[in-house]
Amino acid sequence: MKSLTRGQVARASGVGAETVRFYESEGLLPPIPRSSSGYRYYTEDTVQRLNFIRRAKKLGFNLKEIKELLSLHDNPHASRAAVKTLTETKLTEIEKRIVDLQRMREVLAHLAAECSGEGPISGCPIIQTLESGESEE
Amino acid sequence: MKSLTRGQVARASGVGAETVRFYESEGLLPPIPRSSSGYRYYTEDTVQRLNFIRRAKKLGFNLKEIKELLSLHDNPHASRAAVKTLTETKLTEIEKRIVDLQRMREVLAHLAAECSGEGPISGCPIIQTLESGESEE
DNA sequence: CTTGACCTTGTAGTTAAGTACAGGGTTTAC
DNA sequence: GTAAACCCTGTACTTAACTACAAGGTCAAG
Repeated sequence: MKSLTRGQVARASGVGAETVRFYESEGLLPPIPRSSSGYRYYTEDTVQRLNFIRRAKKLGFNLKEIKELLSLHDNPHASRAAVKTLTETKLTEIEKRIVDLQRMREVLAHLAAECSGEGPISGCPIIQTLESGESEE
Repeated sequence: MKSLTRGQVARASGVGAETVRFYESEGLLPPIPRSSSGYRYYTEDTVQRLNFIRRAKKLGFNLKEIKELLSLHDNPHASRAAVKTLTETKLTEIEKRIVDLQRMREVLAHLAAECSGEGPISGCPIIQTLESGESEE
């Protein structure tokens, strides 16, 4: 099987070469075989694993969660339910973040609409709202 | 005018006492008058300013941006337009974050729906997607 | 006049996910 | 046979916004 250096797996999977080492130190990669001079020799498997990590990151999983996903992936006795639970938990979290941001968006849009953008700072409705907290709960 | 200690302004505005000192070091608070023994003596103005900061944070502004808002607030010659611009920029940024999160939500919801949650890990559609990146651009 | 709560300063640690060296060894291409 | 490009390790730095000391000084209550 063709073996790859760290820089090569990095390029092949679109992550930084130092990041590969970082992931290894965080336990996201299994021990990598070494040459007699200490060089790590990766296989295509690591490229796949780095792609897995990259895709999971894009879905909002953090490295701790990705580590869990990977260990489920690696364990043939793991249950599909565990994967589904992680996914649903992340979904719920993302939805909460969306709600929070939507709340901010509404207030910001309201403020931007309220402010003419003309005239001096005194009387600016945005500043006034920040000063006195109209919509405070 | 009644003067307040650091702990008192902190409690009155709902931020931590150390945070008050941190904000001062970051330039979000003006120089605070001191007693002869070195104690800072705050006034109600600082409570207002801390509330301003807290409210701006709730709208998604970071401290650097809040510092800009405060310096506009403090400058009688500042223009309302500058405040509006900061607000609109933040609005745009929040909207982008919402879009990004919505994309994640859609994929996660799709994956969660696709996975029965039953059976072994092999063949789990969530894991398979992470492995092979169905929806990669 | 003592005790305890508070204040002062400076500094260091926290979290997340990298990123950037320095100082050395190895491999590859010419 | 040498120079460039790469790899090794360990460590420190990065960003944001705090948070947590430690060692000492002060203030208010009783």
